[in-house]
Amino acid sequence: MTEPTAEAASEPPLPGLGEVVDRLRGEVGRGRAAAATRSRPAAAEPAEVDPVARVLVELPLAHLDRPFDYLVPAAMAEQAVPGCRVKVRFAGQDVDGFVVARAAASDHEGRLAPLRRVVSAEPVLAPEIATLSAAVAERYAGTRSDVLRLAVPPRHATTEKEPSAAAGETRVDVAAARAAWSAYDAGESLVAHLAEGGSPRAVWTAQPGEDWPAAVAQAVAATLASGRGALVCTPDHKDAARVSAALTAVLGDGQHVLLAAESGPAARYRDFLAVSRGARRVVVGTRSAAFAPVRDLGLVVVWDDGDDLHAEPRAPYPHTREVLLLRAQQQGTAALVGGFAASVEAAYLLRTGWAHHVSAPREALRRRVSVSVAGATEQELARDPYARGARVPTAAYQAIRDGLERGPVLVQTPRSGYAPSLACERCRTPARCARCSGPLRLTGPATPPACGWCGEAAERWSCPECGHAGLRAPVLGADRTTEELGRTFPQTVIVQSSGDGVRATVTGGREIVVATPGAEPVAPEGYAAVVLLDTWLSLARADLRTDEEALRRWLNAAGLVAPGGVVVAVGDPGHPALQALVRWDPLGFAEREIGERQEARLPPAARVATLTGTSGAVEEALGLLTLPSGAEVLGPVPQPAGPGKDQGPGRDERPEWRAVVRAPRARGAALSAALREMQRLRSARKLEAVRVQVDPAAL
DNA sequence: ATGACCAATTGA
DNA sequence: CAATTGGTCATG
Repeated sequence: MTEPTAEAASEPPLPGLGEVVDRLRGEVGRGRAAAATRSRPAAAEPAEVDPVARVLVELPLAHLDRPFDYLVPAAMAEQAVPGCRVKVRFAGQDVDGFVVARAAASDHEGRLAPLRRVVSAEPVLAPEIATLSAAVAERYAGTRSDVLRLAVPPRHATTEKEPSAAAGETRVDVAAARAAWSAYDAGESLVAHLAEGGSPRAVWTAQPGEDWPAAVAQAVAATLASGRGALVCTPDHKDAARVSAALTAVLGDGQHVLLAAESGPAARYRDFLAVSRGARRVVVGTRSAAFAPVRDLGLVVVWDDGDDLHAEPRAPYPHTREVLLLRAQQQGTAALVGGFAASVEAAYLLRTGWAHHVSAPREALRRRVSVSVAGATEQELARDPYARGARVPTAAYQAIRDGLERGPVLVQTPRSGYAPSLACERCRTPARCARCSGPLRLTGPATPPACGWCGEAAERWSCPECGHAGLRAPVLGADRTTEELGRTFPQTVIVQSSGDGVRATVTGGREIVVATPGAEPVAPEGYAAVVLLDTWLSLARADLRTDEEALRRWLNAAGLVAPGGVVVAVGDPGHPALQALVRWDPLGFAEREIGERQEARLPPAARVATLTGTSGAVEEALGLLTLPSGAEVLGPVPQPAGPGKDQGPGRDERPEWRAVVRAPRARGAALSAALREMQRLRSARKLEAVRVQVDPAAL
């Protein structure tokens, strides 16, 4: 292999052609000097074989988002391999790019400019990732260069010089892999199919108490047995670390990498290279791992795809599940969409027949967990508003007390803090900060109310509506729950995991663990009981996914129960989401939601996109948009001022407006294409930017 | 983005 | 009539 040094790459090589040498030196050294020599020297001697490099140039402009051809100087012939990083001259500037292909000739009419420099011969953009990035950009109406920024980690030159140690041999026990899935209908056949080199596609609803990282690791092992690699994406680092530990347990040391931004740039690039060079064939990680160039990919797994951490916050805002499904489609791999809950999108995969359902038989579920709801129904509350009763009803206390006889007990509470929102005691008007109108809250039992946005203490608050000076706390947070339970169970250790104090695991002793959704620690043998408080609060948000999201959070907490354990939810037993929890029927609930999404014409029954920007820019963008048939525009409407921002004077940030466009599911690709075309037009005309989000996480 | 080019508009 | 401004186009 040739040394990938940049110096060698830019060395002017040419025999005899003084002019050319001068020009190259000039460009390398001072840039302008060559302009003096007006004679048109031919570019540096081109490579003998495939002298044309097709380069994806890294530009933020939508209308330039396509490959451009460059001449490969003979001196760079060996290094300018497909997938490598290069610097090229584009419109008078030096810009970065990736070589996507080498070719014998170009379709371009004019003269080709030479590559300026091969940054490194390391092929960091695998062909299948180049293809994937195109599909992702298309689907999300964004640019490939934005997608590539997500897909290829920043270079770390020192790390690149080190070789990647090859993984040792691993022996896979296919029988053990099958056994890990034997609790599920179609589970063993899924694993057998993977081990034989097949590409099954499944939506997997995990049974309560499932050691899902172990099951995932076994599915990966089965895939390895067929000589193929695998890729697992989890919502957060905590889950990725669990899967990583399970992979080590099943495959042995050094068979996989955990790709995570948390590990820092050097380690991240080292692990990426280990994958890209084929030294590791199994990857687990969060969002960005979905683009990892695993060799001979055989299986993609996404865990808990309903978690909005899977939604990338950077343009073009792709969702891990969609990236992995596109990839499975393009590369013909197996796909596993797993979770305790089932997203509506996952239910759609089953409805269209794209995937099969892998689930435990109803009987087994009933034996495994007992779920009940404590609380008054909405009807009862309507008749008697005081029927709400205690925040922690007797049945829930009993579940905690009985649970503590057998092991740890998990108490999920939807909000962190102490009293995260306050209202007028008399007229129930939400209490707001006098200075910035942020929400008031309490941070502890003996602190004055303070603003959640600007922190200003509100010592003498009085209601702007009715003049009353008393406050009440309609919502209580994890701190307050911990305090209350401490009084009720004075002899018991209480651990809290929420906000910035998240714990990954607990010891498994007889303690109470208070946690906010997503921050639940894992207990080694599972929790004896799981109690879900204030379920009404999770259902109170005004969002399309409110019920789906609430159920997902409950199932994820309830899923941590030990086999044979007890789950008690405090809330309205008549609510469909709680009924789905009691029946442990995530898929049934998701299927029901499909119907509602169809009626409301919302994703995934429709494709929806938002256009955000200044009022004028959004209007203008809509004017340039050629909608496909059956599509419609809603809005634009002004966006409410965001939290956290200080509303100090002298700020000239113009308010943002947002329009929503939507099209029937079948016209989704056409809608994305229309939006992309609009962005191309806008960028060519240098118009003010408008942010386009296709199927945004929240509406 | 940057730069080139052309056409319409403005000012003396 | 020249200078300026604005829109369009190409960038390899």
